[in-house]
Amino acid sequence: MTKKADDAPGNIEPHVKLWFSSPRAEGVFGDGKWRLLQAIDREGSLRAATQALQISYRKAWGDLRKAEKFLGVRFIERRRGGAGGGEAYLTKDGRAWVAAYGRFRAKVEAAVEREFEAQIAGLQQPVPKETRRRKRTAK
Amino acid sequence: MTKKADDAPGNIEPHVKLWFSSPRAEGVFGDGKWRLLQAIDREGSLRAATQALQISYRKAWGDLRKAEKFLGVRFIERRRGGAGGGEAYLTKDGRAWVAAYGRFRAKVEAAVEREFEAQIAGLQQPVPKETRRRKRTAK
DNA sequence: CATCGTTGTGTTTGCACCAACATATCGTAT
DNA sequence: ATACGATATGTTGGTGCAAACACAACGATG
Repeated sequence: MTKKADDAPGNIEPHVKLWFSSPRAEGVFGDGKWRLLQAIDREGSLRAATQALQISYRKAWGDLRKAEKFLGVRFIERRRGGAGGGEAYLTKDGRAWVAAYGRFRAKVEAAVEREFEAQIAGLQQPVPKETRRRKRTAK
Repeated sequence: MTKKADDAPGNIEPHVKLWFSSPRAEGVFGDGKWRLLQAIDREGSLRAATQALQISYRKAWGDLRKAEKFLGVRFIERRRGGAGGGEAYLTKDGRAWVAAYGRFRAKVEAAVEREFEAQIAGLQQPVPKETRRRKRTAK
């Protein structure tokens, strides 16, 4: 129940975005692709994953292709046609990357929270002693 | 002289983007504003700072306004007119934020490097054998 | 062998963001 | 009192990326 002045000028929170780049391409892996792979693992198909994540199939497909191309890793195995029209599931490498990136991200996020408290939180005005902008004037 | 296969599909490096948000606005502070404040401190004016950083004055001005508004902090003191047309310099609060954010950023970046080595670097493929794309029945 | 749902891929539309432009205001120095 | 250079702010145009749209290929299964 944190219920402490939510509209004050202070009360900010840190955010972090992480991604990897190869010398030949920016953003070959990151939060988006990580979440996508997890969703594929859960849902059993790329299409279902994109629907679950509310992102466009077109982009997700392109992202995967890019990641696999520039990392030289096959993340998912795909099958067209067949029962259900097709499917997609994580390879062993895919699972390894998901797990490793999850650990990486968790550690970094922990550092963000910790250092935010240590370095930034102290700057927040404790009590801005009421905005001194007595602007008055009727009507 | 690190000369170890620079065009291989591996050899990726981590990137991080950090920013703070208030409940009422996204991105009220981050690397961009941090660099801007430093530049203002160095250059002595907002205009000179934007020229040094190669960013548009318009955007920098809007960014500063947004940050000061939603954080409730006065980062820079400005003076219009006068000798040289005007000037801008960091307030005490401004300097405190620059320093604190610098420490915050350095710590997080160190964690990124460390955890990248610990969690991700080991996944790199030695040689994934060239993408084999057999041309299909062309026309 | 027709159907169905998914993978795979090209094309177009929309939108968010930023650079660029335009102008007003300000205050000291001359 | 004029000029100058910087702050302050509205407006517009271009650009890149992502959503939306469209459609071909595939292959188990009935």
